[in-house]
Amino acid sequence: MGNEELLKGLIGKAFATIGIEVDQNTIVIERSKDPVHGDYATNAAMKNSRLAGMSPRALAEKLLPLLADEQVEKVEIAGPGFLNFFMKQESLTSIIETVINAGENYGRGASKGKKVNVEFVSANPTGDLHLGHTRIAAVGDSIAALLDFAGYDVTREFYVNDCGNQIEHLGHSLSARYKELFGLPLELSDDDYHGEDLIAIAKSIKDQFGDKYLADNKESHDFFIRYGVDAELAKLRKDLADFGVKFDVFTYESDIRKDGNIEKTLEFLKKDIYEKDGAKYLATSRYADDKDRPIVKSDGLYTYFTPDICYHYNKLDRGFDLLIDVLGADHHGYIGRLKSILMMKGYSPDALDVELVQVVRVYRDGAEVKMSKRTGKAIAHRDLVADVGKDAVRYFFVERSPSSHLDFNYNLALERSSSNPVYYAQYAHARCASLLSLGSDIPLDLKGERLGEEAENSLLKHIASFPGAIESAAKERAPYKIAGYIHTLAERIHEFYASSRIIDRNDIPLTSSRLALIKAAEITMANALRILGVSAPEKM
RNA sequence: GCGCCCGUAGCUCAACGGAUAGAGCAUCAGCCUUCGAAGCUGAGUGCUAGGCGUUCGAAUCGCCUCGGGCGCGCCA
Repeated sequence: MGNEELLKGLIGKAFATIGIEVDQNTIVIERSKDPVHGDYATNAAMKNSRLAGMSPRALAEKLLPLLADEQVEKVEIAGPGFLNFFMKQESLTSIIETVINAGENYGRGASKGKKVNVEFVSANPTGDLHLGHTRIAAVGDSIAALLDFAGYDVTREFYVNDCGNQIEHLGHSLSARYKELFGLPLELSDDDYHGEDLIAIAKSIKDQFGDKYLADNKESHDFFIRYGVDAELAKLRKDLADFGVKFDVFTYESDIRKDGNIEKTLEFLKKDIYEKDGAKYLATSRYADDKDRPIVKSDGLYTYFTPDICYHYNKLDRGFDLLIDVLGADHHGYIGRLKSILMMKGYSPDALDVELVQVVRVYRDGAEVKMSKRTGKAIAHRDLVADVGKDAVRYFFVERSPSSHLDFNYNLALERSSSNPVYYAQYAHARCASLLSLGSDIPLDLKGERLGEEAENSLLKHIASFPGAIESAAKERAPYKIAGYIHTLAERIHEFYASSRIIDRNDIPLTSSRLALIKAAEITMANALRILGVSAPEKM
């Protein structure tokens, strides 16, 4: 049991003793920023003063004598009614053994017994990823990793839009490029894809199949679509894999549409469907939307939304307790209708969580960069990752709350100094590894018996707060909080390093204690970086 | 017009309703004969857009005003 749980229990019992019912989950323990305020503090006396019918300080006075524990050195009342806890040294150092024994599982939450589906990126397989996708990929993968680490059973999913107009254009463009290889004139309409990447794909078709698909018939038509989607999707998967993002499941829209699924779904929804002007509308405004949405156009075709209904039902039918969609912020108008269809199926609207990710702007040499110099088009995901490296992009793209705009500083990301937070954190890890290697002949003192200086305790407390940081970041689906945690951890490691000599051959017991602390810090840093998909190097 | 997000230091952003509102960038001044200076220490900047409420206590919650971004299609 960590100190924070211990104190919660203690406070809960103290309230019970003086006859006040307080839900233990509402008791908040925070780590004091200023050592004058002890190691931990709670505002419980202030929060419950009205319930108790006395002033915050008076309530604190009553609780104070009930808060004795062998782990607690002393408790003080301060300010408007804070209770400040000063812990015994052993209660702080005991975290070292916990961390080292748990290793890469330190911070992992107990199984929640809940299945979560995180769907993200789902880029159309018609071209390359752009920076909006990059941020969604970084955020989505980190949310998935965070929830996994917090104890959820997580599935990462990519929805492949392999139907519709843009896919027809892809097939047609690929066919045109293929014909071009046989000396026929290139016939591309304005809506077709003019990118030259299709030429390479066309070549591979020619090499494999010769002139088999030159005739304009259904077989050729279907072939080019199929082949094009597969080839484009393979490129997307490669780019994402290079970015450290792997999906567990790819679901194809064409499969969702099979076997009359859409018709069955519309039948299921018929009480909320009505006709207007020859089109069919779904009455989402009866649930959580501000207006009704067309699902069948007057020409008989489905709108984009219609297969999406089936797709979300498909996810629910697979037994997920929670669906998370990570979408671009311009999709916020979409949330209401999605929650509505969940409600129509009898689910809580909270069974779907839509995380919106704002756009990215790239700055270089102080000016915004809109286009890639090389291609003249929007900067591609692949180029950015190649230029500044996976680690920097992954870190910077989740560093801020996804709901706020992100300004990506090209120059900063390339910098190898403390001003670059990625290097700052990775360097802290490498420093730990280096120290442990230098002192590899010295046994670690898991009890940390010689520790107690301010920089040591400050680091110990931050390490001990890691499981709590995971839990709350997971609850908020906020990987950017892990970035914040990492930064502080790096800071505490560097401060510790600077404040005392870790390896002292003249005092082996002290060195043993300090190296054990360094080991615990290294483990914690690696575990935190892993959630963001950033590597934890031994050497740099 | 309606809806969503937002307004905090010169810039980019933090801050479960809590103590003196914090980080990074940029600026300035120190610290390497010793474990990695890719580091550390110190300096300064704020009517938290504005107003009125709610309460022990508000950047945070509610209402209003102002200012920005986005969405509001028988597009996807």
